[in-house]
Amino acid sequence: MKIGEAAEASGVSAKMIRYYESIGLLAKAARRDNGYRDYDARDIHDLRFIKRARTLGFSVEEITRLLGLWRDAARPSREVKAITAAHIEDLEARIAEMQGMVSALMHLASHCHGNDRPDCPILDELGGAKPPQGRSAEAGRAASKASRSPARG
Amino acid sequence: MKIGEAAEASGVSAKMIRYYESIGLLAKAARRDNGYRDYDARDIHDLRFIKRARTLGFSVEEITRLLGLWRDAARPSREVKAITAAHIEDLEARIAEMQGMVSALMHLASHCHGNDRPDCPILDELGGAKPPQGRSAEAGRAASKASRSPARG
DNA sequence: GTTGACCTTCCCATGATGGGAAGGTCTACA
DNA sequence: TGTAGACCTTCCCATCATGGGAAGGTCAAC
Repeated sequence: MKIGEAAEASGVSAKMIRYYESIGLLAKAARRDNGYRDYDARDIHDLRFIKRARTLGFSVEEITRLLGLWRDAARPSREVKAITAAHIEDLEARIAEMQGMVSALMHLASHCHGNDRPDCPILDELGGAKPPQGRSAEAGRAASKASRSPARG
Repeated sequence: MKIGEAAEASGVSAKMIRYYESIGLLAKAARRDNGYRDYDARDIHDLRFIKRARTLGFSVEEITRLLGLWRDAARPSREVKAITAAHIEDLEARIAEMQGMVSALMHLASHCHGNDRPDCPILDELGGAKPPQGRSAEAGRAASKASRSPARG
């Protein structure tokens, strides 16, 4: 199988297949005489594994470990579960952070008339105006990494 | 005010202040005779505005527009609200996506014993096994060539 | 006159992905 | 036999916001 067919069969783009190979997530593909990469059923399996794991939000680094465990017949399922639990925790933290943003934004937006006039509590908040009453700045201080979700492109 | 003080006063790192200037989000800072950037109260205001907007998850591109509206006394609040609404929608879409991942992962994890044994529904799912019926010998088979991957750790 | 805390610009890295150029290879078809 | 075009190859660039760090200038305190 050439890379285009492997891409088709796995749902992973040819570009990404080469990338995964380059970073060592995927074993180096066999080569034909003409230099083209050649894939077999096992490679397709790995690509599908990677694809599914990416869809579940696992990072490439986590997938490297999961794939290693998958190949290890003597793996303790404990390790798989630990990786998954950590990932869930990470997702939940990011969800909570974003939900804090949404709450704050909805609150502000609900008080903005959204008409021709310039007065707007959203800008008031951003500009640091004294808020009318209860401060609503609890949106979560770390905008740091709340934004990275994989399958969104 | 020098850049370090401006950073302190605004919560935006000196590195990011220079970056915001370089991409045009922030006006070019005044310079002292020695070449150092010099900031006044207005600059600090803008930096704080940016900081708050980042905390609410707005992208730099959105902040550019918000800051422009803030400076425009004749702005229609409609525009501010529209930017905010679009941002909320984006956040909600990402939250929903991640929540889907969490649901799937929790479901899988709840069926994983997490012990010394190798059988694990999480890997079964990633490996593409038929979900809850028989075939558990199938998954372990590939471990025969466990050492193929260069990626370790 | 040295130390050390600043400041400057410039380059590099991140993570996962896509775009695209320049050039090689193979197949189908006139 | 020639050629079109659908593939493949490698290499470089861009994203988005952020930090790290090098090499070198400036200034105040001791």
